[in-house]
Amino acid sequence: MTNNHPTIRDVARLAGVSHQTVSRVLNDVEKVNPETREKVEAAIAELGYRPSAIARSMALGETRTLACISPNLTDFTFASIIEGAEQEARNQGYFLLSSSSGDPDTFSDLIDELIGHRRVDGLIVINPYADNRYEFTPNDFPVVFVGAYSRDTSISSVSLDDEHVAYEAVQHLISLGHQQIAMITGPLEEDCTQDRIKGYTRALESAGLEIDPSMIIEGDWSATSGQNGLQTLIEQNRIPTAIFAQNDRMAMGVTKAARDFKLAVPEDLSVIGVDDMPLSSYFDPPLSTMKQDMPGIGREATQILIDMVSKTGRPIRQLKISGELVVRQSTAAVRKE
Amino acid sequence: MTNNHPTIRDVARLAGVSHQTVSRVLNDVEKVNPETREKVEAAIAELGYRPSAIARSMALGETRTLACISPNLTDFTFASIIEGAEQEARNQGYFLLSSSSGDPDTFSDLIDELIGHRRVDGLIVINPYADNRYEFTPNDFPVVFVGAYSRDTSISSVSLDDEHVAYEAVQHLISLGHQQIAMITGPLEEDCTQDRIKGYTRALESAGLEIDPSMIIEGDWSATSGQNGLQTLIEQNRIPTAIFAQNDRMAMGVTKAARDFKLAVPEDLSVIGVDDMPLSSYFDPPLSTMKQDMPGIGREATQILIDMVSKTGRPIRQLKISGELVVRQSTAAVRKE
DNA sequence: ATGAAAGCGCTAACAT
DNA sequence: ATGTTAGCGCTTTCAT
Repeated sequence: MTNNHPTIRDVARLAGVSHQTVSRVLNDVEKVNPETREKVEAAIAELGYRPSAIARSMALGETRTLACISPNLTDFTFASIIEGAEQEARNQGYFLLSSSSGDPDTFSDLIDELIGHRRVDGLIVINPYADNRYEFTPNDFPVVFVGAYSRDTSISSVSLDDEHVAYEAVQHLISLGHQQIAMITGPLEEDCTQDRIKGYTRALESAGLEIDPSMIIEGDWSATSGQNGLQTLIEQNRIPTAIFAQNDRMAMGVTKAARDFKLAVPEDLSVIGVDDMPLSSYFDPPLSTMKQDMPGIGREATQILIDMVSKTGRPIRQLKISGELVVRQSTAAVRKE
Repeated sequence: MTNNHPTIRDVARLAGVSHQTVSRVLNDVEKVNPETREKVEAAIAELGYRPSAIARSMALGETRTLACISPNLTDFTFASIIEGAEQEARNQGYFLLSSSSGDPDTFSDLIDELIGHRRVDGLIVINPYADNRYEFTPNDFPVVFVGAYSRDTSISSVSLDDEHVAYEAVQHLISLGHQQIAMITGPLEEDCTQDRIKGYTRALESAGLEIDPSMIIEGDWSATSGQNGLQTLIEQNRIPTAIFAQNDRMAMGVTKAARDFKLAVPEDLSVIGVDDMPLSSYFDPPLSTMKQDMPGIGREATQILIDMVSKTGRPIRQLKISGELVVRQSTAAVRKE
């Protein structure tokens, strides 16, 4: 980079004022004589002057940049959160640096680069409990967790109300008359998975249905794991009339397995997921699901983070967002036999 | 942010050396006495000192940050490019700031914020020809275009070899005996769309088949537009035996429309797309497609950009990446009547 | 091999 | 209302 950008002093010289006056015009704080302002603005325009963000950061001690660390950038759920966060950040005059970190090692490297070297003012961590990465977040620095709420109330977080979402999904199946309702979960070590299991359990219990542990199959959020899940159930000869998959991808895998085993969806098997992925409605059959407002979650998280960064009080907030039932054609009333 | 981080001078004081010596140790450039180095390193460890990236940027005149502007962050294709770019950037000691810009206005705002205010050293623009945003990129600044190659050879770019990819997709259909091959395109004003049309045309021509303009329907990359596309063809009673959709989403829309109209895929209609989206193989039927290495494209673009940023020569490069045919079950030999 | 001085481009504090 | 001085935390000369 050639470095012949005009500086604030170049502007000052051309306008015949001190560089400080230029700074005042730029930040239009403190009164400045209208005539002087005009001269300065003319000089700015003539030189095409733009203040250096770096120098500003240097003087102010803030970078006006936030970071978001996500397990990856391509998962639609994560990408939607990031997109919402990025929009909100920019609306508030911040930039968002998003990085993916597959494992705890690169995560702690990132923390060092971003926070240790003071490259950003605040941090959003998506899916903090997928591994033990939450242990690596510094606690004297503004951080918001997204995707699972923290049991530790000293940490800000925004998450889906996982228990409630699962409850509603299962409730939907129950209302259709289903009594054998299986579930494909996410990885059992994730809080999100556990909360959805709670919602499932609560829904069954409040309908007076028994919980059959063999109807609960662990998956890993991937379509393949959903496919394997149904296969496992079938091999064990435990065929439910409905399946609650803890996300849409696994629901799609379940549907594929059902096709392979000549089980008709929804006639033989109702399937419901969580997320409302973009192509859910193009699936065969179009997938019933619990829609979540991921960009909204990203925006909320950013809002809270900026509050923490700018206000000295560091207001800790924990937000839970609700989902919304979307009934398509993958769920139907149980067939009376 | 409380600002009581130790500085290079704190370290110097504790180690009993000048702050300059500390700087030397940090950048281990120039010889420094092993004993002194040890003292300094001890002081660094004791204070938990980490150099400020901002101050470093200030002194060096470079931010070690790149930006990537994309129409959105959630589209799998874009997200994959960004993820590849982010990884490559970090491998090379850079950070990547990714922003979405739906329209040319926010695009030029972004350019001003990022480049005008010198927040980044280089820029990647995804899908520069979707609207006229490429007009807003400064030409005295390192930029790489991704997603469509520039006709202007003074601009670096990395893109899919769109013509070749389309050629191969259509060639696959032809090799299955199809002669009525329709196409659902992207927006006609995008170069990428035009190049794929060229590939389609060339494939048909080299097989001695006629081009029927009414078999070419404009879409907008969305699944819905694919669905509408087939519907239009059917309403006009121009039913092809195969369809080349210029991306997977539209191919999925086509498949849905086919279902609605009781056309069996692939028995009545073969469908092929481009991209190989994650769920393509879970679709019913699993979708044949042209797989593209999007993260690879992102990495290449970043590599070229970093070369431009660091080397003074600004080596302009234009790269075209090939796709790979993935045959699943949505394409089959034409039914002899 | 190490130190001292100057400067990167801004803002804040204190003059006037 | 405007100018002067100092300083943010580094690196790059230039001395020693």
